Amino acid sequence: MWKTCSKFIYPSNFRAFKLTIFASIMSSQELQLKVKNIFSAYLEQNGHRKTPERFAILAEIYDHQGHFDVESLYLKMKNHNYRVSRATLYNTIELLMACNLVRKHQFGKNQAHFEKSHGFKQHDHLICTDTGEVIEFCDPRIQQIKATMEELFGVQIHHHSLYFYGVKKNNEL
Amino acid sequence: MWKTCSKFIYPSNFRAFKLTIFASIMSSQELQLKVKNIFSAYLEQNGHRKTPERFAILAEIYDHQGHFDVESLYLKMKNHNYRVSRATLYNTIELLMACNLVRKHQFGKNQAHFEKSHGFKQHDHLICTDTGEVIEFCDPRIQQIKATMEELFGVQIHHHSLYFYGVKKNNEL
DNA sequence: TTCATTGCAAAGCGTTTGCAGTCAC
DNA sequence: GTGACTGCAAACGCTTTGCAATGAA
Repeated sequence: MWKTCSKFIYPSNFRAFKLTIFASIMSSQELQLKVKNIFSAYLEQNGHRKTPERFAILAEIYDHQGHFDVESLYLKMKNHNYRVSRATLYNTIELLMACNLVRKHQFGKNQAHFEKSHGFKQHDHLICTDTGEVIEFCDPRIQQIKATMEELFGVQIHHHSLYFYGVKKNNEL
Repeated sequence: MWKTCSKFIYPSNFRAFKLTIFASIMSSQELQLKVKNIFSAYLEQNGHRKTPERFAILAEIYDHQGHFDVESLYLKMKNHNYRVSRATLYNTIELLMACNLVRKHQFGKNQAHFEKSHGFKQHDHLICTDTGEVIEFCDPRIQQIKATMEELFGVQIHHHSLYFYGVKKNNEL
Protein backbone atom coordinates (compact mmCIF):
# COMPACT_ATOMS: atom_id res chain seq x y z
CA MET A 1 0.00 0.00 0.00
CA TRP A 2 2.80 2.44 0.81
CA LYS A 3 6.03 3.07 -0.93
CA THR A 4 8.30 4.57 1.66
CA CYS A 5 11.61 6.25 1.32
CA SER A 6 13.27 6.25 4.70
CA LYS A 7 16.43 7.66 6.07
CA PHE A 8 17.92 7.62 9.54
CA ILE A 9 18.61 11.10 10.76
CA TYR A 10 21.03 12.04 13.51
CA PRO A 11 20.52 15.69 14.31
CA SER A 12 23.01 17.08 16.76
CA ASN A 13 20.37 18.12 19.26
CA PHE A 14 17.95 15.26 19.08
CA ARG A 15 17.94 11.51 19.37
CA ALA A 16 18.15 9.62 16.10
CA PHE A 17 14.92 8.90 14.30
CA LYS A 18 13.78 7.63 11.01
CA LEU A 19 12.37 10.14 8.59
CA THR A 20 10.05 8.62 6.10
CA ILE A 21 8.62 10.07 2.96
CA PHE A 22 5.50 8.29 1.85
CA ALA A 23 3.95 7.69 -1.50
CA SER A 24 0.96 5.61 -2.37
CA ILE A 25 1.48 2.57 -4.54
CA MET A 26 -2.15 1.68 -4.95
CA SER A 27 -2.92 1.40 -8.63
CA SER A 28 -4.66 4.39 -10.08
CA GLN A 29 -7.64 2.22 -10.94
CA GLU A 30 -7.89 0.78 -7.43
CA LEU A 31 -7.72 4.24 -5.94
CA GLN A 32 -10.31 5.65 -8.33
CA LEU A 33 -12.72 2.90 -7.39
CA LYS A 34 -12.09 3.27 -3.69
CA VAL A 35 -12.64 7.01 -3.54
CA LYS A 36 -15.68 6.74 -5.75
CA ASN A 37 -17.22 4.38 -3.24
CA ILE A 38 -16.32 6.63 -0.34
CA PHE A 39 -17.83 9.64 -2.07
CA SER A 40 -20.90 7.69 -3.09
CA ALA A 41 -21.48 6.55 0.48
CA TYR A 42 -20.97 10.08 1.77
CA LEU A 43 -23.49 11.53 -0.66
CA GLU A 44 -26.00 8.86 0.19
CA GLN A 45 -25.65 9.27 3.94
CA ASN A 46 -26.03 13.00 3.72
CA GLY A 47 -28.95 13.10 1.34
CA HIS A 48 -27.00 14.58 -1.56
CA ARG A 49 -27.65 13.52 -5.12
CA LYS A 50 -25.17 11.43 -7.06
CA THR A 51 -24.78 13.55 -10.16
CA PRO A 52 -22.43 12.63 -13.01
CA GLU A 53 -20.66 15.99 -12.59
CA ARG A 54 -19.66 15.14 -9.04
CA PHE A 55 -18.13 11.83 -9.99
CA ALA A 56 -16.44 13.29 -13.04
CA ILE A 57 -14.80 15.95 -10.87
CA LEU A 58 -13.69 13.38 -8.32
CA ALA A 59 -12.17 11.23 -11.06
CA GLU A 60 -10.41 14.19 -12.61
CA ILE A 61 -8.92 15.20 -9.26
CA TYR A 62 -7.70 11.70 -8.51
CA ASP A 63 -6.28 11.41 -11.99
CA HIS A 64 -4.17 14.48 -11.32
CA GLN A 65 -0.76 14.46 -9.66
CA GLY A 66 0.15 17.02 -7.04
CA HIS A 67 -1.63 20.25 -6.15
CA PHE A 68 -4.18 22.04 -8.24
CA ASP A 69 -6.28 25.16 -8.19
CA VAL A 70 -9.85 25.54 -9.36
CA GLU A 71 -8.96 27.31 -12.59
CA SER A 72 -6.53 24.62 -13.74
CA LEU A 73 -9.02 21.91 -12.87
CA TYR A 74 -11.64 23.78 -14.87
CA LEU A 75 -9.36 23.99 -17.90
CA LYS A 76 -8.25 20.39 -17.56
CA MET A 77 -11.83 19.17 -17.63
CA LYS A 78 -12.64 21.43 -20.53
CA ASN A 79 -9.69 19.95 -22.46
CA HIS A 80 -11.00 16.50 -21.70
CA ASN A 81 -14.27 17.67 -23.23
CA TYR A 82 -16.13 17.57 -19.97
CA ARG A 83 -18.11 20.73 -19.43
CA VAL A 84 -18.59 21.80 -15.83
CA SER A 85 -19.12 25.25 -14.44
CA ARG A 86 -16.78 26.78 -11.94
CA ALA A 87 -19.71 26.98 -9.52
CA THR A 88 -20.09 23.22 -9.61
CA LEU A 89 -16.36 22.77 -9.11
CA TYR A 90 -16.44 24.86 -5.95
CA ASN A 91 -19.56 23.15 -4.74
CA THR A 92 -18.16 19.67 -5.34
CA ILE A 93 -14.77 20.43 -3.82
CA GLU A 94 -16.63 21.57 -0.72
CA LEU A 95 -18.29 18.15 -0.49
CA LEU A 96 -15.02 16.37 -1.16
CA MET A 97 -13.38 18.27 1.68
CA ALA A 98 -16.25 17.32 3.95
CA CYS A 99 -15.51 13.63 3.37
CA ASN A 100 -11.74 14.09 3.53
CA LEU A 101 -11.07 13.22 -0.07
CA VAL A 102 -9.62 16.64 -0.80
CA ARG A 103 -7.55 18.96 1.33
CA LYS A 104 -7.28 22.72 0.98
CA HIS A 105 -4.10 24.78 1.19
CA GLN A 106 -3.38 28.48 1.20
CA PHE A 107 0.26 28.83 0.24
CA GLY A 108 0.29 32.49 1.28
CA LYS A 109 -1.56 33.56 -1.87
CA ASN A 110 -5.18 34.40 -2.33
CA GLN A 111 -5.79 31.49 -4.57
CA ALA A 112 -6.67 28.29 -2.79
CA HIS A 113 -4.78 25.15 -3.72
CA PHE A 114 -6.13 21.69 -3.26
CA GLU A 115 -4.84 18.17 -3.27
CA LYS A 116 -6.38 14.75 -3.13
CA SER A 117 -5.96 13.30 0.32
CA HIS A 118 -7.20 9.74 0.41
CA GLY A 119 -4.57 7.05 0.33
CA PHE A 120 -1.97 9.63 1.18
CA LYS A 121 -0.69 10.02 4.68
CA GLN A 122 -0.94 13.41 6.31
CA HIS A 123 2.18 15.20 5.23
CA ASP A 124 3.68 18.64 5.38
CA HIS A 125 5.31 20.91 2.86
CA LEU A 126 8.68 22.47 2.25
CA ILE A 127 8.33 25.26 -0.27
CA CYS A 128 11.26 26.69 -2.18
CA THR A 129 10.64 30.41 -2.37
CA ASP A 130 12.94 30.76 -5.38
CA THR A 131 11.41 28.21 -7.67
CA GLY A 132 8.06 27.43 -6.11
CA GLU A 133 9.05 23.77 -5.89
CA VAL A 134 7.16 21.83 -3.21
CA ILE A 135 8.62 18.90 -1.27
CA GLU A 136 6.33 16.76 0.82
CA PHE A 137 7.56 15.20 4.01
CA CYS A 138 6.23 13.43 7.03
CA ASP A 139 8.07 13.97 10.26
CA PRO A 140 6.72 11.97 13.21
CA ARG A 141 7.72 14.66 15.69
CA ILE A 142 4.86 16.86 14.57
CA GLN A 143 2.47 14.33 16.06
CA GLN A 144 4.24 14.73 19.38
CA ILE A 145 3.84 18.47 19.31
CA LYS A 146 0.20 17.95 18.47
CA ALA A 147 -0.25 15.56 21.39
CA THR A 148 1.32 18.08 23.73
CA MET A 149 -0.96 20.87 22.60
CA GLU A 150 -3.98 18.66 23.06
CA GLU A 151 -2.89 17.77 26.59
CA LEU A 152 -1.92 21.28 27.53
CA PHE A 153 -4.92 23.18 26.22
CA GLY A 154 -7.57 20.47 26.51
CA VAL A 155 -8.46 20.54 22.85
CA GLN A 156 -8.97 17.95 20.21
CA ILE A 157 -6.92 18.83 17.18
CA HIS A 158 -8.47 17.57 13.97
CA HIS A 159 -5.88 18.79 11.55
CA HIS A 160 -2.82 20.89 11.18
CA SER A 161 -0.78 22.59 8.53
CA LEU A 162 2.95 23.08 8.60
CA TYR A 163 4.90 24.86 5.91
CA PHE A 164 8.59 25.56 5.77
CA TYR A 165 9.72 28.25 3.38
CA GLY A 166 13.32 28.28 2.28
CA VAL A 167 15.89 28.47 -0.46
CA LYS A 168 18.30 25.87 -1.77
CA LYS A 169 21.80 26.25 -0.49
CA ASN A 170 23.59 24.76 -3.52
CA ASN A 171 21.97 22.77 -6.21
CA GLU A 172 21.52 19.88 -3.87
CA LEU A 173 17.79 19.81 -4.02
CA MET B 1 12.50 41.79 27.92
CA TRP B 2 10.45 38.59 27.91
CA LYS B 3 7.64 37.54 30.13
CA THR B 4 7.54 33.77 29.96
CA CYS B 5 4.96 31.34 31.13
CA SER B 6 6.57 27.94 31.35
CA LYS B 7 5.37 24.50 32.14
CA PHE B 8 7.10 21.14 32.23
CA ILE B 9 5.41 18.67 29.98
CA TYR B 10 5.66 14.91 30.23
CA PRO B 11 4.05 13.44 27.16
CA SER B 12 3.81 9.67 27.20
CA ASN B 13 5.79 9.21 24.03
CA PHE B 14 8.47 11.82 24.42
CA ARG B 15 11.05 12.91 26.93
CA ALA B 16 10.03 15.72 29.23
CA PHE B 17 10.58 19.26 28.06
CA LYS B 18 9.66 22.74 29.05
CA LEU B 19 7.00 24.46 27.03
CA THR B 20 7.22 28.18 27.19
CA ILE B 21 4.77 30.76 26.05
CA PHE B 22 6.34 34.12 25.47
CA ALA B 23 5.08 37.64 25.71
CA SER B 24 6.98 40.85 25.31
CA ILE B 25 7.29 43.12 28.30
CA MET B 26 8.99 45.97 26.55
CA SER B 27 7.03 49.13 27.21
CA SER B 28 4.83 50.19 24.37
CA GLN B 29 6.80 53.40 24.07
CA GLU B 30 10.15 51.63 23.92
CA LEU B 31 8.86 49.28 21.28
CA GLN B 32 7.36 52.07 19.20
CA LEU B 33 10.67 53.89 19.18
CA LYS B 34 12.64 50.80 18.35
CA VAL B 35 10.55 49.73 15.40
CA LYS B 36 10.42 53.27 14.12
CA ASN B 37 14.20 53.30 13.99
CA ILE B 38 14.33 49.94 12.28
CA PHE B 39 11.83 51.06 9.67
CA SER B 40 13.57 54.37 9.19
CA ALA B 41 16.90 52.64 8.60
CA TYR B 42 15.30 50.21 6.20
CA LEU B 43 13.72 52.98 4.16
CA GLU B 44 16.96 54.90 4.04
CA GLN B 45 19.05 51.91 2.99
CA ASN B 46 16.64 51.02 0.23
CA GLY B 47 16.13 54.48 -1.17
CA HIS B 48 12.51 54.77 -0.07
CA ARG B 49 11.08 58.03 1.16
CA LYS B 50 10.16 58.56 4.79
CA THR B 51 6.60 59.71 4.45
CA PRO B 52 4.40 60.52 7.43
CA GLU B 53 1.85 57.98 6.21
CA ARG B 54 4.37 55.17 6.52
CA PHE B 55 5.27 56.00 10.10
CA ALA B 56 1.66 56.56 11.06
CA ILE B 57 0.78 53.12 9.76
CA LEU B 58 3.69 51.52 11.60
CA ALA B 59 2.66 53.23 14.83
CA GLU B 60 -0.94 52.16 14.41
CA ILE B 61 0.07 48.56 13.83
CA TYR B 62 2.34 48.48 16.86
CA ASP B 63 -0.34 50.10 18.96
CA HIS B 64 -2.66 47.25 18.11
CA GLN B 65 -2.84 43.95 19.99
CA GLY B 66 -3.09 40.67 18.12
CA HIS B 67 -3.90 40.05 14.51
CA PHE B 68 -5.47 42.49 12.11
CA ASP B 69 -6.61 42.69 8.54
CA VAL B 70 -6.28 45.62 6.16
CA GLU B 71 -9.90 46.68 6.43
CA SER B 72 -9.86 46.89 10.22
CA LEU B 73 -6.59 48.80 10.14
CA TYR B 74 -8.12 51.20 7.64
CA LEU B 75 -11.15 51.79 9.84
CA LYS B 76 -9.03 52.12 12.97
CA MET B 77 -6.93 54.83 11.39
CA LYS B 78 -10.01 56.58 10.09
CA ASN B 79 -11.46 56.60 13.60
CA HIS B 80 -8.23 58.06 14.88
CA ASN B 81 -8.73 60.76 12.27
CA TYR B 82 -5.78 59.71 10.20
CA ARG B 83 -6.71 59.52 6.56
CA VAL B 84 -4.84 56.90 4.52
CA SER B 85 -5.92 55.07 1.45
CA ARG B 86 -6.13 51.33 1.33
CA ALA B 87 -3.54 51.39 -1.47
CA THR B 88 -1.05 53.01 0.87
CA LEU B 89 -1.83 50.48 3.56
CA TYR B 90 -1.06 47.60 1.24
CA ASN B 91 2.05 49.32 -0.04
CA THR B 92 3.34 50.06 3.45
CA ILE B 93 2.57 46.62 4.83
CA GLU B 94 4.63 45.23 1.95
CA LEU B 95 7.59 47.31 3.10
CA LEU B 96 7.04 46.32 6.73
CA MET B 97 7.07 42.67 5.77
CA ALA B 98 10.30 43.21 3.87
CA CYS B 99 11.98 44.44 7.04
CA ASN B 100 10.36 41.78 9.23
CA LEU B 101 8.25 44.18 11.27
CA VAL B 102 5.04 42.59 10.12
CA ARG B 103 4.15 39.00 9.35
CA LYS B 104 1.41 37.77 7.07
CA HIS B 105 -0.98 34.91 7.76
CA GLN B 106 -3.63 33.16 5.74
CA PHE B 107 -5.87 31.39 8.21
CA GLY B 108 -7.52 29.38 5.46
CA LYS B 109 -9.62 32.34 4.32
CA ASN B 110 -9.03 34.63 1.40
CA GLN B 111 -8.46 37.62 3.57
CA ALA B 112 -4.87 38.08 4.67
CA HIS B 113 -4.22 38.63 8.36
CA PHE B 114 -1.18 40.37 9.70
CA GLU B 115 0.57 40.77 12.99
CA LYS B 116 3.46 42.81 14.23
CA SER B 117 6.52 40.66 14.57
CA HIS B 118 9.33 42.64 16.17
CA GLY B 119 9.94 42.00 19.80
CA PHE B 120 7.89 38.88 19.59
CA LYS B 121 9.50 35.49 19.29
CA GLN B 122 8.49 33.33 16.37
CA HIS B 123 5.45 31.49 17.55
CA ASP B 124 2.78 29.24 16.17
CA HIS B 125 -0.98 29.15 16.39
CA LEU B 126 -3.66 26.92 17.72
CA ILE B 127 -7.00 27.90 16.27
CA CYS B 128 -10.30 26.89 17.76
CA THR B 129 -12.54 26.13 14.82
CA ASP B 130 -15.67 26.61 16.93
CA THR B 131 -15.01 30.05 18.27
CA GLY B 132 -12.18 31.38 16.15
CA GLU B 133 -10.10 31.86 19.28
CA VAL B 134 -6.35 31.88 18.64
CA ILE B 135 -3.75 30.63 21.12
CA GLU B 136 -0.10 31.38 20.48
CA PHE B 137 2.55 28.93 21.54
CA CYS B 138 6.21 28.29 21.04
CA ASP B 139 7.33 24.69 21.06
CA PRO B 140 11.08 24.19 20.76
CA ARG B 141 10.66 20.92 18.91
CA ILE B 142 9.63 22.75 15.77
CA GLN B 143 13.15 24.10 15.52
CA GLN B 144 14.44 20.55 15.56
CA ILE B 145 12.18 19.56 12.71
CA LYS B 146 13.35 22.63 10.86
CA ALA B 147 17.01 21.72 11.41
CA THR B 148 16.37 18.23 10.12
CA MET B 149 14.73 19.49 6.96
CA GLU B 150 17.61 21.85 6.34
CA GLU B 151 20.10 19.02 6.74
CA LEU B 152 18.14 16.54 4.72
CA PHE B 153 17.22 18.69 1.75
CA GLY B 154 20.14 21.12 1.74
CA VAL B 155 17.98 24.19 2.07
CA GLN B 156 18.07 27.25 4.23
CA ILE B 157 14.67 27.73 5.82
CA HIS B 158 13.91 31.36 6.51
CA HIS B 159 10.52 30.95 8.05
CA HIS B 160 7.75 28.54 8.72
CA SER B 161 4.12 28.48 9.63
CA LEU B 162 2.40 25.93 11.77
CA TYR B 163 -1.28 25.93 12.57
CA PHE B 164 -3.24 23.46 14.60
CA TYR B 165 -6.98 23.46 14.15
CA GLY B 166 -9.12 21.94 16.84
CA VAL B 167 -12.06 22.14 19.18
CA LYS B 168 -12.23 22.42 22.94
CA LYS B 169 -12.96 19.17 24.69
CA ASN B 170 -14.74 20.62 27.73
CA ASN B 171 -14.64 24.20 28.74
CA GLU B 172 -11.07 23.86 29.83
CA LEU B 173 -9.70 26.39 27.39
C1' DT C 1 12.74 70.78 -9.28
C1' DT C 2 12.01 65.94 -9.64
C1' DC C 3 10.05 61.80 -9.32
C1' DA C 4 8.59 58.50 -5.55
C1' DT C 5 4.48 58.32 -3.14
C1' DT C 6 -0.26 59.30 -2.25
C1' DG C 7 -5.48 59.13 -2.72
C1' DC C 8 -9.02 57.92 -5.42
C1' DA C 9 -11.51 55.17 -8.37
C1' DA C 10 -11.49 51.65 -11.56
C1' DA C 11 -9.95 47.22 -12.73
C1' DG C 12 -8.54 42.41 -11.53
C1' DC C 13 -9.24 38.12 -9.92
C1' DG C 14 -10.70 34.24 -7.16
C1' DT C 15 -14.89 32.99 -5.17
C1' DT C 16 -19.88 33.16 -4.13
C1' DT C 17 -24.62 33.98 -5.27
C1' DG C 18 -29.14 34.31 -7.86
C1' DC C 19 -31.91 32.26 -10.94
C1' DA C 20 -34.03 29.74 -14.68
C1' DG C 21 -33.55 25.30 -16.60
C1' DT C 22 -32.44 20.40 -15.76
C1' DC C 23 -32.44 15.85 -14.08
C1' DA C 24 -31.69 12.42 -9.95
C1' DC C 25 -34.68 10.40 -7.07
C1' DG D 1 -43.38 15.36 -10.20
C1' DT D 2 -40.37 17.66 -7.05
C1' DG D 3 -36.79 20.08 -5.48
C1' DA D 4 -31.64 19.51 -5.39
C1' DC D 5 -28.29 20.53 -8.64
C1' DT D 6 -26.34 22.69 -12.73
C1' DG D 7 -24.60 26.40 -15.87
C1' DC D 8 -24.35 30.96 -16.66
C1' DA D 9 -23.58 35.49 -15.54
C1' DA D 10 -23.67 38.90 -12.32
C1' DA D 11 -22.23 40.19 -7.78
C1' DC D 12 -18.91 40.17 -4.11
C1' DG D 13 -14.78 41.21 -1.48
C1' DC D 14 -10.04 41.62 -1.13
C1' DT D 15 -6.21 43.33 -3.54
C1' DT D 16 -3.80 45.66 -7.32
C1' DT D 17 -3.33 49.12 -10.79
C1' DG D 18 -3.62 53.65 -13.39
C1' DC D 19 -3.26 58.24 -13.04
C1' DA D 20 -3.30 63.00 -11.69
C1' DA D 21 -1.95 65.54 -7.62
C1' DT D 22 1.33 65.97 -3.90
C1' DG D 23 5.36 66.62 -1.25
C1' DA D 24 10.12 64.48 0.39
C1' DA D 25 14.69 64.91 -0.96
